Amino acid sequence: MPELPEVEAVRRALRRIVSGKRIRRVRVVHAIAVRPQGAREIRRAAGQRIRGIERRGKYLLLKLEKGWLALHFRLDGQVLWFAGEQPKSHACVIFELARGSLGFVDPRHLGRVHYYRRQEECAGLRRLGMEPLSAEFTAEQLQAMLRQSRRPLKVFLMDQTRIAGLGNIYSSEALWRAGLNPWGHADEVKPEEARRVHKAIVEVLRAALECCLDPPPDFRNPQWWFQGLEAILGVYGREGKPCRRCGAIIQRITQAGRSTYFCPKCQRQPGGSTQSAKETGP
DNA sequence: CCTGCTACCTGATGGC
DNA sequence: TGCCATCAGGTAGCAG
Repeated sequence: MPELPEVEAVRRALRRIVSGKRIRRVRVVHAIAVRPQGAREIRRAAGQRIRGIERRGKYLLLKLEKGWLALHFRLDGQVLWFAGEQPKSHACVIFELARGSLGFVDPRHLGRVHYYRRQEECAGLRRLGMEPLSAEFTAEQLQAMLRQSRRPLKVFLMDQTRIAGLGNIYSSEALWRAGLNPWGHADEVKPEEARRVHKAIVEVLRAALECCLDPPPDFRNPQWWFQGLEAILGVYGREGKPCRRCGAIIQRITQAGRSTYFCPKCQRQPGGSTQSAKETGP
C-alpha cells in the first residue's frame, strides 16, 4: 500500500530501532518473498551490521557493511518489530538482531526482499526517475519530462521512471490539487500548468509525510497502519461525493487498470489556460 | 524507443 | 449462509 510518504515515515522510525545493529540471522519463511533471488542470496545479510537506512522511490534500503537489503512493499507489505526472541506472526522474512527481530510481512506475497552487493545491481532501482522531494525536482524539470510523453497525466505521474514515489492515491490527489483532468495529455501541459502540477505534487507529498510522522509508525503492533490520511485527501475514494472545491460529483474512472478519482468540473483539460501556443507562437 | 496489457497473490466486500 | 464478482495505495515482463 505505501507510496513515498509512507515509506519515508517507515524509514525515519525504523532508523532509530535498527541503525548500528548487527543482523545475527536471516530466516526466509516464505521463499516467494525473495524471488527470484532465493534464500541463499538474502542470507548474505547475516553477520553484517546495519550502517544506515535509506529510501529511493518506494524502496526501503538497509545499508549493510558489504551490501544492501532492498525492501519493496508493493500493495500490502509492511515491516514489524518483534521485541521478544520469537516472532510469532506470519512474517515472510525475519532478520534477527540482538534484542529483537525485524519482520517483513506480506500476506498477499507481492512484496519483495532482495540483497545486492551494490545498489546498481537492482534493476528496479536503476530505472527510477527523480525524487519529487529533492532539490533536483523543479517545475522546469517536470515541464521538460511532460513534453516527452503523450500519455494521460495520471498515467504519467504514476510512471516511476519519471518521478519516483507517486502511486495511485497521490497521483490522483496531485491532479485534483492542480485542477487538471487526468485524461489530459502530458505533452499538452502549458508551463503555467506544469508549475501548478509541480507545486501540487510537492505539497501533497509533504502534507502526507507530516501526517505519517504524527503519530509515528508503531512496528510493534501488527494491526498498525497510518491513520488519519483521509484528512489530507481531496478526491481519492470520494466517488459520488461532492468535490470539496466546487461541489460537483466526484467520478471514478479506470486508467491503466487502476482507479482514478477526479472532479469533472474543476479539473480542466491542459492547454486551455491563458493564451495557447498557436495564438502566440509563430 | 514508446505504450498498453497481463500476471503475480490473497483477503475483504457487496450483491444475489 | 454460500457463492461469485470485483476491488485493492504496484511492478515486471512481454507484445505490438
